[in-house]
Amino acid sequence: MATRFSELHDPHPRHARVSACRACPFGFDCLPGAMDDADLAELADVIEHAPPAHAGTHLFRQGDEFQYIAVVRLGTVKTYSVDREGREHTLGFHMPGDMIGLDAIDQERHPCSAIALDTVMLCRLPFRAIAELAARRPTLQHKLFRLMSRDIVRAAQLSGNHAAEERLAAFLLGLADRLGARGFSSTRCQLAMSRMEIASYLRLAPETLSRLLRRFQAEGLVTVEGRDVELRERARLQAMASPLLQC
Amino acid sequence: MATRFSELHDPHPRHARVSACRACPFGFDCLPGAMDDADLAELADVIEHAPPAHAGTHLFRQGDEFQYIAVVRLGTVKTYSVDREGREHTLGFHMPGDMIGLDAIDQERHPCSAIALDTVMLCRLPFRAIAELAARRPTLQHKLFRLMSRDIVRAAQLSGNHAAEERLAAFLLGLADRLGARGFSSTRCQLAMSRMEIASYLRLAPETLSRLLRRFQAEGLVTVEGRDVELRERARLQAMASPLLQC
DNA sequence: CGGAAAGTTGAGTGGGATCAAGCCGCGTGG
DNA sequence: CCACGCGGCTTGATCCCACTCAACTTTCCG
Repeated sequence: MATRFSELHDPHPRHARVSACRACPFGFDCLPGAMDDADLAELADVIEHAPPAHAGTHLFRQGDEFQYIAVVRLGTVKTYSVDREGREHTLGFHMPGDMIGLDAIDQERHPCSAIALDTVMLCRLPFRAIAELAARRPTLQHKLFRLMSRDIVRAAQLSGNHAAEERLAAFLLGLADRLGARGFSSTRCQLAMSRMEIASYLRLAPETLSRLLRRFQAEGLVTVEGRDVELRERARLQAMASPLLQC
Repeated sequence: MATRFSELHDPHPRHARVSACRACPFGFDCLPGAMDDADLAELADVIEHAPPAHAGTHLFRQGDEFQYIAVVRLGTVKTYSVDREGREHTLGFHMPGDMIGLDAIDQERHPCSAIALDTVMLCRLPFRAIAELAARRPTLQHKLFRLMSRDIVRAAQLSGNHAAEERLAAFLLGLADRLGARGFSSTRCQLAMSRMEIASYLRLAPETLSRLLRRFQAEGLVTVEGRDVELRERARLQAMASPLLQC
């Protein structure tokens, strides 16, 4: 049976990696090897463990003062912004190991809101403390630079001019790969987000997404049943998504 | 007569700001006040001044090894990526003071190419040296974090689901504001980029862009003649672009 | 159960793409 | 000097993908 990835606990009970805090089964953003034990020991002093947030709870809101970088420990977080017309734009979905809030450094205010899609646990890293620590720890500083750099690339990829089916294929594969990197199945999962949220992320109307998914299923690319998704033909999906890659 | 912004020289001959190098009339990305003289003195030791590049010259190419962050000193640079279908996606236009290459930190390869749209002068900042310097200079480190954060926000704004006319209005205003911040006219300019490049940036067909510009002109919003653009009704343009703001 | 929200499906529309000429500025060479 | 060609840009005609509107079904929760 499909597993709702956001409800799973540590998939690596036996080979737990060194991580930012004992409760995090993953390193920051799943980048391996860039953080050493000494960094982690010092990080432990400034990390705050936020209480669990249940689905629908805001972790921060657009316009809030920026104080913390957050690392998802458990669950799935959606970031989104609301424009002046009141339309919501989904910016991303974040799973354990992902950092959120890096976009708030410049203005010292969050340019987007973050909401828990299911039960979410977070670490909060006070930015001042992290920056100060990064100055003393080159590996940590470099890690932060890399994470921010990565966010730039990701946002740029999303902003490209690609057909709906290309974006959907890339989304499904990206999701699966990220799950795979976290030790879950990279072919089957249960989505934490609604159709509307996916549609908004992909710049599609919900109806269009529904039809696209149906077509993908008819073509044997995926099996979709509600929020359960199974990738059946990775190769063909990759072929569809390829225009989006090598950006 | 309209002034081609990219061919202008220092617009602040009398009140030249402290800047990263004597030849740069602007600080990094025009962020004021975040760099002190001591930082600049140390920066001067690692900065390399690249020879002028004329229009059409590549400053780096997608896939190139990442070594330098570049700061535009003069002229206009376009960054773009080519996907596997061979389609070109314009990522941004960069003018004096702008930093390029921050997206290459993560993979240590440039995810995009950069090309001079006219005569371009660059500073190159060896990333290793800058990172090392940033560790000793909190204001520099913070500046780098802010610049990267800003790039994330910008890319995210571009990736939003907005109508063509909203994106065009935002583009024109953004361009004008950036020129204004650099001391040029914020109502009249001569574009350094072609229609095709603008269209690619805005995810439009060149034909659609042409028609849109024509419509804007018919409505009295702008005056367009070839590459000369004049903003005539800032307020209405802002109203059109507003859905895109407050992201 | 019942009501509301989410999701799907169908019909029709429209915004922007595509295809195809034509125009214009400009450099080149006869 | 003009003829020519080329590329950038515009304009027109047509097409199609994705949106909108509307109805229906399913799921979720109280």
